[in-house]
Amino acid sequence: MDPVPRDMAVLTIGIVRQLTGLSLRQIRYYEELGLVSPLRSNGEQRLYSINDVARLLQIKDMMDQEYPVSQIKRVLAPPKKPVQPAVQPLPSEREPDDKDLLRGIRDQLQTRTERSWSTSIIEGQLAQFYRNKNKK
DNA sequence: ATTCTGACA
DNA sequence: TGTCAGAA
Repeated sequence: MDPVPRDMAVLTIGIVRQLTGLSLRQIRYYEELGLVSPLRSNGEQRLYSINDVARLLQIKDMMDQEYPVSQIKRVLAPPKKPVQPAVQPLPSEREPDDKDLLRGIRDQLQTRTERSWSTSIIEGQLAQFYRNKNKK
């Protein structure tokens, strides 16, 4: 299966929390600061893309180093809006395979971030995410 | 069960 | 920033 597009909003704040290690409070706060601009589903539910997660990880590093928000904004490219709602019936046949999705997102995040973090955590949480997503 | 906003013993 | 409330 093709990797999930980096700009496709498919992750809930809960998944992002576990992927980044940031608290829900921090993730929402950074949005208030204009550091990230997740898409909204149903008008209020935040949906993040892989790009957003990578961006959050960079913000996390800088925040931990007590960088002033003004400088973080200056360094990072202006927030890019995620695209396409999570639910999209692609023209073709099958349901994406969890293994592939996990591998794809993990790989994309790794190439996007130089920091070290356990991929096991990611796989576990993403597996949970897609399990509920495709749950019956 | 999850997420959202607003608020502060 | 954590955390709790009240609603969706």
